[in-house]
Amino acid sequence: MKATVTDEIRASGKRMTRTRQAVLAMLESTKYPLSPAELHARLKKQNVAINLVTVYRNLNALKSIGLVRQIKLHQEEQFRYEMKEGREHHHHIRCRNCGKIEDLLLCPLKKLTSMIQRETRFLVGDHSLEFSGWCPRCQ
Amino acid sequence: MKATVTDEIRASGKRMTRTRQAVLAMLESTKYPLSPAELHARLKKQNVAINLVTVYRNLNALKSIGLVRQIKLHQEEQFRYEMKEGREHHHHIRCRNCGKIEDLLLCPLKKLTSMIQRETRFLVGDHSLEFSGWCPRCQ
DNA sequence: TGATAATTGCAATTTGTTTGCATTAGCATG
DNA sequence: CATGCTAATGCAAACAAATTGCAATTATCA
Repeated sequence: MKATVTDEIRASGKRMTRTRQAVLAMLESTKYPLSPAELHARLKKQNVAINLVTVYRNLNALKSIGLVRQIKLHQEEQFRYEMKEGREHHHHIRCRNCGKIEDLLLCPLKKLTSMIQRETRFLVGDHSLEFSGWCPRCQ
Repeated sequence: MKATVTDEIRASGKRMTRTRQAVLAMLESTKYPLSPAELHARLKKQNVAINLVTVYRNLNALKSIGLVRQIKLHQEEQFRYEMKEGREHHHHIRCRNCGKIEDLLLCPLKKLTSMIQRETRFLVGDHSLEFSGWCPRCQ
């Protein structure tokens, strides 16, 4: 955990606790977005005792500071969370069979935004894009 | 309700009931994807007595036949449903303030699929794309 | 070091969705 | 048109994901 992350947390009036550090470390070391339950299970496997409710509260806190991004994948029932820090704008692809999730680093939509704003008169803030299909092992 | 829809339902071993007809009519007459609760409330307003559970079961049945599409919008907690029939492939934009949802008829992604397949080795089946921002009235 | 306010764990609640079961009602067939 | 099979329905209850209240704990800063 870099001092900068701790500073960001403190600057927002929040505190860096042992559990919060564990949640952050888990998010940083996982290369795909985690659901609260998954994150909780992985911490338990590392013998980090933490209540599931606390995982939820930490994820919400980190999201409100802007350190973490909350996403909902198509066809999934729960939210997932990933670190914002140091990650390029990206999207995801998910295997319909085994649920494997991978990042897609490309984004073809930047030029599209102004067109959509013109057509809909909405002010576009963000977009989410997700592909689904079958991963190499499940084909 | 066209005879063809009834036929499709019967062909799948299901039946066309009064409630199912009401659910279909509501989906057909609404120009944005409805959540089960919204659909139920709108039917109630038309004095159509139908249990919320029945709405769920009908939506699932219609989805399994392929008459209806289930989608989950980014940042929303519930599923939404829309008719597949007669609708072009499209995406959505949602107002972050009032929740208003509109269709986007364009899709810039058709040419992108083969590139993603090459890069990820996934077999791409579908994609979902959603924009969020502020609608004209909420800006 | 000590006070204050954020954080935690636990139990309970809320919201969205599904399931079990007895009753009702499509619809295919005679 | 009568009838039997089975899908569909309503109601209550069960589930799952996420949130909230409260008392106890603990990080932070003066």
